[in-house]
Amino acid sequence: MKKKIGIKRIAELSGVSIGTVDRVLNNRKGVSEETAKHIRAVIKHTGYKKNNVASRLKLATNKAISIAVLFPKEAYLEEHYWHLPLKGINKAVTELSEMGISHDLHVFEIGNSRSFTKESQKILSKKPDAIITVPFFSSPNLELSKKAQELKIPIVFIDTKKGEEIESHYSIHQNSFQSGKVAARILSQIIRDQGEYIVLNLINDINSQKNNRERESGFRSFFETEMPTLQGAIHSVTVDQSNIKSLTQQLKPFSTKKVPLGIFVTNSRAYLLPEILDKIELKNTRTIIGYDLNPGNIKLLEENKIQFIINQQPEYQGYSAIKGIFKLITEEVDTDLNHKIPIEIVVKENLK
Amino acid sequence: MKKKIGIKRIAELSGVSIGTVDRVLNNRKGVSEETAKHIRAVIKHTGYKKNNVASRLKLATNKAISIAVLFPKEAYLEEHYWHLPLKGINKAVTELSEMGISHDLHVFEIGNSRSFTKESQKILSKKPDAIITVPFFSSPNLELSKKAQELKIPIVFIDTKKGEEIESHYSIHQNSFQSGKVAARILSQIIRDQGEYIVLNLINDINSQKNNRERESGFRSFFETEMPTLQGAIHSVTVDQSNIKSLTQQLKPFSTKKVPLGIFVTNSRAYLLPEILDKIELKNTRTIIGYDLNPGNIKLLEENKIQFIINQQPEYQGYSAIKGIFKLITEEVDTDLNHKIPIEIVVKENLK
DNA sequence: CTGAAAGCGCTTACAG
DNA sequence: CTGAAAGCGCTTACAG
Repeated sequence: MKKKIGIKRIAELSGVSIGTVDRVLNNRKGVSEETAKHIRAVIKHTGYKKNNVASRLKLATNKAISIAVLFPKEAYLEEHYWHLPLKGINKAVTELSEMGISHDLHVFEIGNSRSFTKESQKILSKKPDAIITVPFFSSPNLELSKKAQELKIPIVFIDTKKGEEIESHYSIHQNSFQSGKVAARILSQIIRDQGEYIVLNLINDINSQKNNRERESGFRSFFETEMPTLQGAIHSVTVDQSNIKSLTQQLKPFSTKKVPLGIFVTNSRAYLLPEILDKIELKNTRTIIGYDLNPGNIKLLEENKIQFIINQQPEYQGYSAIKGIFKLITEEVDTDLNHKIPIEIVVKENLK
Repeated sequence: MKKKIGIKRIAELSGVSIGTVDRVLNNRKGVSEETAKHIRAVIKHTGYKKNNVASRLKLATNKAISIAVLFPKEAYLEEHYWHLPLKGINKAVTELSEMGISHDLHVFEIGNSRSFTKESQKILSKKPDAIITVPFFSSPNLELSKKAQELKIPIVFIDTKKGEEIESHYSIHQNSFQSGKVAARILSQIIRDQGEYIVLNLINDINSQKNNRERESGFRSFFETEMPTLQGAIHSVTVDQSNIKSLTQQLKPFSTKKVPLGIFVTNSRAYLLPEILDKIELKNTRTIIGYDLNPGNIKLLEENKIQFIINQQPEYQGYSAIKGIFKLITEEVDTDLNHKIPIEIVVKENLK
């Protein structure tokens, strides 16, 4: 292995001081275009690559990379879904702490878009090096994106796809449509043409509905292409999740049919279902597949009352966001920031 | 955030030079027990933690961590399974290259234990900082483990569990028994008590049989506890994988039964099956679950001829081994090196 | 516009 | 057994 060339060697080869080389490398002003061009040529020719460890050693003390995180306030609660991406963020920050990185958490209320806007402004006024948030509110969100862009602050949205098409932001989430296809694949193996399928949309707020719909489209798309004859057997039920009565009523008819039932719950509330099914004495053989490893779903998975969960790996999403931002800032490479999270299938036996 | 205390501050507080602090921190000799004790007390009291970035900056140039990898020679072949852990290793080494780490690959022939021994010796004579290999041959393996231990070289086995119980080695693999249970969970959802189950052990060499057996035990254990009445419906077929004739003969009887068939292939050769089943005109509804995303299995997954694959994430195994070794050497923490790989369930729709 | 020097926190000879 | 100085590769004032 030949000796690694550093900034010193570049300076020698270019006939300038290392200070000047540094200026060119970091696009600082105060170098004549002529020398700059020459130095760039040398850098290119030698294939020089900055040593980030050395670079961060100096910067870690003076200029740690600061990342603002804007999450629902539930992130504070141990057992809550929003705590998980935060956990991943903490893990990545810890791993990179010696390289100089820090974050601070700002929270908003899920039902209150103004709390989001207010915290957004606080964050922007601090001019962090990057922002991680979730795309809950469409217009306050757009606002934040725009301002971040003006200030040249990279912004990463995790968990779900942003509704609006804005450029120059990053996004880490699972492909909802594709995850619906995975659910369909699994249920179709089990139910085949022997029973009925229910797509259950348990809605609560406006924001998540888009996600639900995409999951349902994916689910239906699977049957269209892979088992077109079964389309008549797929029923959609959309109910407010607090309206147990209506849900009960809509499910009742299936219990008289006595056919196997495959139920796809398009959000994280699958754990609401078994109790209701028992109450209406629906005795059909049933397979339930839902999303997210929240305590309710985990419990029912362990009790064999839910059979499959699709996991979005929220912890990994937070982790990836930090790692990706660090790479973006230190190496100017953003490949890790537009990143589809694998669709993980969980049964009782591979729950960790 | 209060100012981070470094070696300099420890030196001040202890009334010694930083050189002496360094000696204590790195357990180098040449410090009187008295001062050492005092310095250790100060270190403990202040909660000082070494800055690895600074440490590696110095060491990266002089003393890169050297890791010897001993793999089957198939690791060179792009499409082969053994290439995957190597890919993960390369990825991790690249990520850590600035911190000073390098590896070199040694290969052996799968059918030839002497080639393994020969390369082991070469590796040991170079005194690498760590070794990564696979536990294929029991006695040459034991030999290597022992010698590495004598030389205080950490050794990490990936892919399968070591047969022998040796202490002071590390192991990164999937829990075979548990993965069998996952396979059983999936097939049992599909076949229920309506059909028959076949556990197919396609054996080739002696080494892998242990793994197969554990997978089968896990599979059977699931039925014992979760669906005890079905145990009569589980059949084991063990055939040399090159003996297609015998395999054909043993499967033939199932085609006359006309019941749904759930087939669990305990190794990576599930791709051999569909063609044979077609040949003997086995028309039963069938579900096949096997291991590993090799090109054959991927192709048949895409063609709907295999339904489920359990992935051992070989790339991630290699990646984890390097990251874990780095952490062990730089931070003296080995938590990442005895590490169970998640049991990943793959269908056509979540193939990446 | 450019250079020389000090410094990031740790490690390594070298001197005593 | 202990200390003072140089150095890892890059960055930052400061001086010119």
